[in-house]
Amino acid sequence: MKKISESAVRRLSLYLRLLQEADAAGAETISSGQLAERGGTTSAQVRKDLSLFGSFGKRGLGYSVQELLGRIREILGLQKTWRVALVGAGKLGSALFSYRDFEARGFHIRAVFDSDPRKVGTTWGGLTVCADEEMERTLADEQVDMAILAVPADAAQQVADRIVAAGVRGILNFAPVRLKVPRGVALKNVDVTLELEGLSFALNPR
Amino acid sequence: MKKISESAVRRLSLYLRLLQEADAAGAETISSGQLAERGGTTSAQVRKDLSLFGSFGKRGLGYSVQELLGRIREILGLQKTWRVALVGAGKLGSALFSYRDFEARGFHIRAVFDSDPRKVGTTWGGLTVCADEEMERTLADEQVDMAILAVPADAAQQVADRIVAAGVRGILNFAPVRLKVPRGVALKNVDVTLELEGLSFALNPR
DNA sequence: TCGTGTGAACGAATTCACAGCG
DNA sequence: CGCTGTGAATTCGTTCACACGA
Repeated sequence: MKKISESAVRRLSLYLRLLQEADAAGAETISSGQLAERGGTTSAQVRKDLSLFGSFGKRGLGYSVQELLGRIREILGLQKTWRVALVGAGKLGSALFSYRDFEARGFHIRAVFDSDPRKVGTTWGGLTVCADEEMERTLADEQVDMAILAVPADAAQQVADRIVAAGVRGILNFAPVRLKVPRGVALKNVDVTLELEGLSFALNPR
Repeated sequence: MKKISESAVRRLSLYLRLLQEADAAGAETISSGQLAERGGTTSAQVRKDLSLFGSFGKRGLGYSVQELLGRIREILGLQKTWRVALVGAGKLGSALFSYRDFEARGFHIRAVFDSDPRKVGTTWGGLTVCADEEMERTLADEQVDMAILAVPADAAQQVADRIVAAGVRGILNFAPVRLKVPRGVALKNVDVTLELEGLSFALNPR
């Protein structure tokens, strides 16, 4: 199979959201041009992206919203419910936990961990915050697929090593560090400072 | 001047962080190879990135950590203190507000807004949460340069329009929508669902 | 000698442009 | 006619490889 660029995957995710909106608005069918306009790309880009995975459209007509929704879900692996752990129950962890949109999209939080004894044992929406030490066992028991890391920068690599050793294959890292993970482990970073600095660069007169 | 790619700017941000770490560890000098290794790129990439802005290194020696720190700060526009507004005082807004690392890096939060009357008037670390309606005035009074949008998806575009009209030139958007902003306004998006879907794609057997 | 700075080569991603089908 | 699907052309970003200076 062809190599799929990361940006193509991001755009597919975006198309998925646009399709859901179109669906909610009652659209039966949508063209690459419409998707492009709403997504801030070009129609050629949309068609190229989709053609990496097959021919889903009808010439002269566009794409069936329903069918394309299904296809993209399939491509992205969103039919299954992913089992997610949240590591770090601080302010950010709490904000992420209560962002219930994840659930709606098939990312089910099965466990929350924290190293602070005062947080351990408290209940978050039906889930008990586990101690650090139970991480390995719980990750295995719950068959966690991916983890969201919302821990301080200086703990992030250690935690990452442990969850990878426990069999977790995907990490979404919010700590401002560049984690080292073995090949075969998928890693995404969300780095707010970096984004702000990007804005700074853009606004900086040059 | 040459065109600078977004990825180059992201890497500069990253180098900046690596340099701060090297500095904290007492390094006087650093080579492109060392930066590359710690940043997960190649030495050629590091040199190309830096050479977009000048010749900062010494052949046979590497770069002076101090000097390069200064240069990159200058390039990214981080000498000045940026005036930032936080729009949306929910869980996420609160998490972002209390992430005091921003201050340390020159992003100073001057105002917090929320539409919930129960939040308006409460004090956050010496800052009073302002009502929605005061946004225009306060943004101008405080000469806000950039805004962090942590509002629900369905409010995001409206809010964006208002803050742009009020003269804000940069937006960091956390809502899962593709905002339309006029040319000349810098926009960055943080979209957690999209990142999770990226992980889903990567982990999905194909 | 070592590591930078950079043109040249390469590869990846986007855009063009059009044939073909509904 | 309208819109897809796709090779070809182009643009953009990365990697190579080496001359040069400290």
